Amino acid sequence: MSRRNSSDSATQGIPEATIARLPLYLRALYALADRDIPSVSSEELATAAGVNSAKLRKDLSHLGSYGTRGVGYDVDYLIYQVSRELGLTQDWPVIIVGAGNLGRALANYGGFATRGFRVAAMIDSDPLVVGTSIAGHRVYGADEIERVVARYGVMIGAITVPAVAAQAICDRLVAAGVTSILNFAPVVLNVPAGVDVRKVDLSIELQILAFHAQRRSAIKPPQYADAEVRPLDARSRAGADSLADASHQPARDREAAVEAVGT
Amino acid sequence: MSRRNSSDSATQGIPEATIARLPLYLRALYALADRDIPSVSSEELATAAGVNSAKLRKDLSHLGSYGTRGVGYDVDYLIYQVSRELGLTQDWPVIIVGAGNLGRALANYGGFATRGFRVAAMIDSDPLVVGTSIAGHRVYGADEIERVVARYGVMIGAITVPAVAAQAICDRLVAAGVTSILNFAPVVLNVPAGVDVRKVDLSIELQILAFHAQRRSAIKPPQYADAEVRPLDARSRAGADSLADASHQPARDREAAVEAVGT
DNA sequence: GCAACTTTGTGCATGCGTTCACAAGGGCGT
DNA sequence: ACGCCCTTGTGAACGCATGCACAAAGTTGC
Repeated sequence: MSRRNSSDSATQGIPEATIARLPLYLRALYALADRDIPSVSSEELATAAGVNSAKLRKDLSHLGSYGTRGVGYDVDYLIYQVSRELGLTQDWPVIIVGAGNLGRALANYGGFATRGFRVAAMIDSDPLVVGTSIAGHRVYGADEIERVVARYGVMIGAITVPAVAAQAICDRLVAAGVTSILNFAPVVLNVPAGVDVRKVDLSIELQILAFHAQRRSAIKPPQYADAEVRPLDARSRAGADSLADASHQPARDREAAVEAVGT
Repeated sequence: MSRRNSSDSATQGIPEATIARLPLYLRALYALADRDIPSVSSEELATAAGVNSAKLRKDLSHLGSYGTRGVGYDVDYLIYQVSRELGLTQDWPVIIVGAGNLGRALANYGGFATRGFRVAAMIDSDPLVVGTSIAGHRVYGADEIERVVARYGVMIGAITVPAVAAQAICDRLVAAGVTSILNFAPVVLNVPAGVDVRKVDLSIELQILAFHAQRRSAIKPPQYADAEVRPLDARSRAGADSLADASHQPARDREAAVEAVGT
């Protein structure tokens, strides 16, 4: 389905796989800059980013020749070039729909506000949440989606609502003018051509892990056998978790520290 | 058990890309089962999962021949086969380290508890959170990681702590016997061979979206130019900040978030 | 100023993943 | 029972990504 129309090829031919790694490099570069390291070799940067050095060099070569042979890359200069390529030299206003735990995690995300993105507004349908502030951002009602998008010129929207509500929210975002959507709800969103959707599904990653774990324990009988692998109070778990997503968990968030949120 | 009709020893040879899509198919299949649809063609299932039908058939063919030509696939049977392949016919106890918003979102995740996974315990270092319950799960202190892992036979761990703390937590999980790690912290984790790490990074997906958005608007000048992007202040109306307020966050958190940014 | 050293940038081969197109196989109507 | 029709399963071609290995290019030391 992903036919590439000619207009795509008209733009610079940076492979998608490379684009997906640029943020990784950027993160590693910022870490180096924080430690006041002025220059870095492809080998070092590759290690810091968790990739192969040949791959790193090839990736960077798609942006241009920004290194110095015999020396390496200037950290600040490369940060600028990569940022520019990713379009992070401007601030992108983002609308977060769904002020549940996931939406809050996103709003609290450190790297969010500081480099390239700004929370334009948060949206939630729960009257108890609307009007409150989360991480310094006011929460608006769902009926204000269109107004917020128009007012701030929002092009990117994050959907962190329960699965059943996701498509409706998506439709409204698109109708309002949002052209890039980050979807956390476990459903396949239907969007018109020209709208870009990326999905993040926590359970999918978990299931992939389970597959490998199963394979590993099938081949090698677990030597954890010594430990009594007996659920201790199996009884506790009971009850009511149901819910399709974490979106509406208002009340008792003791919000302590933790913050992992951000991460 | 399982003589695994495995004349197709291909069990070993299932491509990684296929594994990554199986959870997608599973989700679509469950949706069909909920609607009491007994059978489905590759075309329909592919549409529901958001992929190409040829790809779907090739993927499924790696598990075996579970379809009926001229008819399609039996939904329940295929659910069983895919689940078995992913290792979801057993319950995997998972330890969640970091009870921030992200950890809570994970704990509350519907698909988590219902199909194949069980929260063995949540861990947090904040004394205010330890001892409380989140989504029915007791929160333990960080010093109990080893005990929890051994007692429940945990093999999968999710790390939702700030970036600075992630590697230390990872080391402890691995030392305790965890062999599969789902990392939400924006750092590259260093693990010994034999340990499987998958990462989920919210900001990376966002940056990829930004890249495409930038390209789009570079080609087509945005007509949102008219709207003045002037933030309306989000301070008023403080009213109920009963939850999730940034105001309660200890200084340590903010610091951590900033650090996370750096990396 | 020259030679030796270091590191980038890249041509090329290899392997993996996707897609096409069709033969194989099973159900259904007559 | 037979042949038509439908959908699966897969061989084969294609395209993309990865990694190797090396030439190009710049720096450092003498």
